[in-house]
Amino acid sequence: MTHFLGTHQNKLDAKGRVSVPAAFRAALRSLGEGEAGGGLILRPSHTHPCIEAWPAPLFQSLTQSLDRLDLFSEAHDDLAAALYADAYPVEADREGRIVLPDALIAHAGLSESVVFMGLGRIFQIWEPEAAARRREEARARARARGLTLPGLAPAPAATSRPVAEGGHG
Amino acid sequence: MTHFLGTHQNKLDAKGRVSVPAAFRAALRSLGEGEAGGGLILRPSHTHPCIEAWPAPLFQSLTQSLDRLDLFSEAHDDLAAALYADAYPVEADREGRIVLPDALIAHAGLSESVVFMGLGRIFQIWEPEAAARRREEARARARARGLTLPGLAPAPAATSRPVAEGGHG
DNA sequence: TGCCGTCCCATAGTATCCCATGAATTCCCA
DNA sequence: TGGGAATTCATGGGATACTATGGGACGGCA
Repeated sequence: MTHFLGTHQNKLDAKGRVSVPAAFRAALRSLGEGEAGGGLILRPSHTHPCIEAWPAPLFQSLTQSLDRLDLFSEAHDDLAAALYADAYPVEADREGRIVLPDALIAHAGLSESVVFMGLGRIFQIWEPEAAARRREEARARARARGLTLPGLAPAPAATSRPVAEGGHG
Repeated sequence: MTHFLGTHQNKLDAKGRVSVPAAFRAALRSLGEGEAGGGLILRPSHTHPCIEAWPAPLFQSLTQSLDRLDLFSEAHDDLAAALYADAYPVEADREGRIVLPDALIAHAGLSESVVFMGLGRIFQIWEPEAAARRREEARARARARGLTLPGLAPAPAATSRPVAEGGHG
């Protein structure tokens, strides 16, 4: 799997650890076969009460574009602050768990259970109920947006042949 | 067969497994000869109480446009959450069975028996009675609409045969 | 020296793989 | 064209591997 898919719920223990879902671990491994693949960059989402998790390689490619900016420009300054200042690199232990920084736990309002929400190239970590609300909202907004993806209209004209059972043709 | 046709009923066992109908398995194989072909993406239908099953290659082509979107845009956020967060990749075991995630079983209200409904390029998984109702409804609406398919307009007499069903309750 | 963070080990529960069986279908040959 | 044999399909169950989670030990820093 090259993408983070699905929603998975795990428990945050007293030490602030959570198991990264096995499916996500597999995706991470496939992203970077070396050691960087296991790495993650955690940062607070700017738009939602949740933690954004970036695979290290993807985050690096993101910052490369930033590195091309003039070091003394305002643009660089702002972007750098927005991107780096709140970012925490984490690494999974041998059991595949990561430790969530307190600041991020607070930002996402996490308690005992947390859910990992796959968003394709990245994933997010949510408080379970907030995550459910968010999915609901995203669905509504995506629909309002007109589902601007080619082919997303489910099940087109194929219904013209509803049943073809026991064909003796 | 390159399309999913017909309606097939199989049993969901205690472990949450179902056999994918052999005809659908053949279609899947022909879609992607490599490894991706055997893969399926399951997601809850947003419009019906059923599970939508997408062949992995088709789902990928669907998401390619999404992957080109700016990761920080609202559009990406909403669409990614709507598309990916409820999507579960599954792979058939050597007997051709897949495991349905609990969340999707709940969404579709599945119990002992499930129905696979071919919709051409994708298929759906239904609770049997709900599936029957759905076919009924689709049939009625299609008829009301005059079964107008683009390109099918100059309909010869043959198309007037709307349904050839072997009725079983 | 005490506290905190990290690493490592242990375990229960669960999911995955694999083999086995009955039934139905298809194919082949008479 | 009919009968028989070999496949294929759908389903059940057991063994194995893995995941998730808890707790303890070690080392670093204050």
